[in-house]
Amino acid sequence: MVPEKPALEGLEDKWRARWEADASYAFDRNAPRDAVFAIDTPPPTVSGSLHVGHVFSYTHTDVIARYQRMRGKAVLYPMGWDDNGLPTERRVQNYHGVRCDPSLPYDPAFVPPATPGKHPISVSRPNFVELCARLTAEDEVVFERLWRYLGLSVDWSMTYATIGKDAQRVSQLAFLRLLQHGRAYQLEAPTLWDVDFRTAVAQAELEDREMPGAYHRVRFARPDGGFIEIDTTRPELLPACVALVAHPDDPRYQPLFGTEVTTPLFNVAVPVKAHPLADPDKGSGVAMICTFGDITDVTWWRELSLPVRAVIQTNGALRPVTWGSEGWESRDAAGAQAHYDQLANLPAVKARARIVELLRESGDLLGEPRPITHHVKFFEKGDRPLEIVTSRQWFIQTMNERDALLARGRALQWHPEYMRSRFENWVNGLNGDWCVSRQRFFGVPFPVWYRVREDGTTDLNARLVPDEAQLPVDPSTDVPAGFTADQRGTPGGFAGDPDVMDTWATSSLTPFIVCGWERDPALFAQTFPMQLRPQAHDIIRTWLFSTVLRSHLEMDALPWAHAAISGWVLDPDRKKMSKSKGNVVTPQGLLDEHGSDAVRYWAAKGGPGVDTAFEPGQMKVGRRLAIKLLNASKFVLGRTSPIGPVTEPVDRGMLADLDALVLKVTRALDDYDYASALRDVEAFFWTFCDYYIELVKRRRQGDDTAAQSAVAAAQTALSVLLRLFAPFMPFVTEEVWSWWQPGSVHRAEWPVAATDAGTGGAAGDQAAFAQACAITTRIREERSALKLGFGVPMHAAIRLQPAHEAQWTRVRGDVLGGNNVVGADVAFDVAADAPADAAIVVRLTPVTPPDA
RNA sequence: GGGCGGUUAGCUCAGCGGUAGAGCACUGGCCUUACACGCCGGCUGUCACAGGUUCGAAUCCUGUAUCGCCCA
Repeated sequence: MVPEKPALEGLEDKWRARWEADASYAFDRNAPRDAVFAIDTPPPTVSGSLHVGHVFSYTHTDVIARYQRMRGKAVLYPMGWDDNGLPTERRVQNYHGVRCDPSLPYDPAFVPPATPGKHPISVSRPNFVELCARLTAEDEVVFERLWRYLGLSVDWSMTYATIGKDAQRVSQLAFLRLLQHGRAYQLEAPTLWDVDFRTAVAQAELEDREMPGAYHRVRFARPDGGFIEIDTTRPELLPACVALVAHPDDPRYQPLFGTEVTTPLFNVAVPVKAHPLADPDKGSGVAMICTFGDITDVTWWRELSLPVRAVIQTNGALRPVTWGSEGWESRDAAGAQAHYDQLANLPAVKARARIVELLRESGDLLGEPRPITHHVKFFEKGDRPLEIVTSRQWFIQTMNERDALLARGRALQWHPEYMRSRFENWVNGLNGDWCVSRQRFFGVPFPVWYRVREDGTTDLNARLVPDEAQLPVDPSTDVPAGFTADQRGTPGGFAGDPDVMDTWATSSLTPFIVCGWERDPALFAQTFPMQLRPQAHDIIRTWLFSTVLRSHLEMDALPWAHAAISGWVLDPDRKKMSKSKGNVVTPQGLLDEHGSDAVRYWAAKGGPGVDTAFEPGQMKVGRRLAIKLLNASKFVLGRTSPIGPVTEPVDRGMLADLDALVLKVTRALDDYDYASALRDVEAFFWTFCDYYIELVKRRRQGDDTAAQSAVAAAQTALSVLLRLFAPFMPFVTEEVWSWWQPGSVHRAEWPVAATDAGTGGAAGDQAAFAQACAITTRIREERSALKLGFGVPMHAAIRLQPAHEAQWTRVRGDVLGGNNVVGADVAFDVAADAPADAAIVVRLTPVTPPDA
């Protein structure tokens, strides 16, 4: 039933409710494996807010999902929430004004204040985790509502959360398997460390930031009474200096290799070493190696077998040191102590200022510090530069899998192809195994306990692990087999591993979580490996990489066949849209203003990998397109009988064009090129409206066979076009489909060329239709030149090439009728070699002069 | 410093070896019983620059500039 005045308003609410009630997007558990199309949806971080970039990239995935569903695939399209991890902790801290103190006991009566106070309230770890869980649950409701409003065809019954029970089970189980196979190990080692969050971080979470700094030239005493000068940006690490280093080929320092020099202030004897990583052009060409100022220090320390003298503590301040004790030998322990005591317990930046004064007083600082700008490594979520702190952490092997991972990257089909190089860059640049332990609270705990020795110390080599069937466990509350709860932390008892996993250690397992690994073997066999990983390019090094790694290690397989990489949404200044720049538009407001189909239209025009400008103008175009669909459909469906075979050349030509369109669009979507698919469908649709419909609308009013042909052709075309548009504009197409077809357009069969549009339309018909359109354009130009509206009947003098006479005869009626031309004199006297723009000549004269 | 991508109409982009395209914007006209949230016209370009390959280059190759991203 066609409404009198069709409108877009309310379609989102109407159809999302229907789709939910009908379980329109439920995954078919009985589908054979080769009919399954499984999508590894990116779980958005729920503690952040959704922004336009999300709407953009999730639309791309939904287009593919809807297309594959119409192709008859059983589409597994789940949604996940990434609630696990630091962003949530931070949000909870700010939202409630609390902070986690794991030493406190659980307070079952705790209620957070209505508004956060000035000073954070300390709460126990279980209380803190409770608050995290509660807040994320609220956020998830809002996210789901938005996704449904946008029209994502997700099977909401398969939703997961990265802090959820099953994600914890999978994370812990996969970890235990790695542990069994020696692929995960615990090691005391220098680790990248954020001093504010007080946790280890991984290489993938680093970012370089440009910072002001200064080179300080400091002199070290040589045994011969002379000095050697070094430049350093971190003079506060002087007490941690274990050697000097220069390039082996540097003639200036070759004589000193193998000798010892003495540090200023602390009088420590340190060797001068040679190493190719020392840059002769940087500063004086010789550097001090400290444990540890940066990653290069770690390399030097390891490769040159140097001792450790660590001064930076986990909170970023210099730790107290007793000079003269083992490892802290000095030629003047008392003097060293006197200097050092002025630095102990100061944060690095303050210690730097103080030591500069001390060096200046002692005469060991040469000249003044020279300001420079340099790149400093930060935790991507951090506020202060990373330090390197030696601590015991869990690692997953990656370095010895690099070649295998590169091969996996080559086997994966990337869209666009060039994104593969991001992956290869990253793998080639890896400099250590993946550190997966975090000294945080809201995450998946390591399923490990340790025996406590009789002296009360923890024996980290005496690990206790749960049975796989017990998972998930929380070692801070659960008890290992053979122990009782009251033995926790007591001599002869046990202690739980206090750390939680890197959030990527869980996210990297999304294919396992979604496909029911070790939970639902039938589902796993049916769906893993998956078909598609959609994601943005900024997390290739983290999410994509780590997922490939985990699947490689656990399943010896790629987790998916395809990776479709979305670009970013840029603001009009070509900058990435982000909250901090204050240029973010809220998605719900956008959807309310333009309508979901319109916003999806804009999003779908941004092709794979292409950064796309945020452009409301395109959304307005999309909205107009949706309205046009309503109106054109109303018109087509305004006459559905009498109906007969498609016999007329214009009808047959249009359907033959449509046939070609179906082929082209199908090929594009198979190749994940949804943007060009949409462009082609859209272009066809406008031609269909502005030429085809205009040409045949009067013929269609009759009841002869010519009219019946038009009625049939228009309906066929509408049916095909609605289905071609359906993945892009699910609401308006579903609305129109419901006017005249049973079931959902989203469960309808994708059009097949030569079947749906197939009238056997010959090339001759296509040429005839094209000719009719070309002549129509000429007539319209003439009419415009005369400034006379369509309502004024015209007489036409038309000249064509002789070869087009037969064609003209076939389209004559439609061309005249479709242009309100009531009579025509036609001559076929245009030269056969006339250029295209002169091949058709039209002159119009009003049948009734305008003045009369 | 290394890698990747972009540079086409005022704007957003398509085209990627055969006569420069679309939409928006701008502009002139039109009540045409689907749509005035519409329809019909029109204007707009040394395809970043310089070489090269080719009968022919926006398109392929080399280099330069410039913007962005990723990694050091």
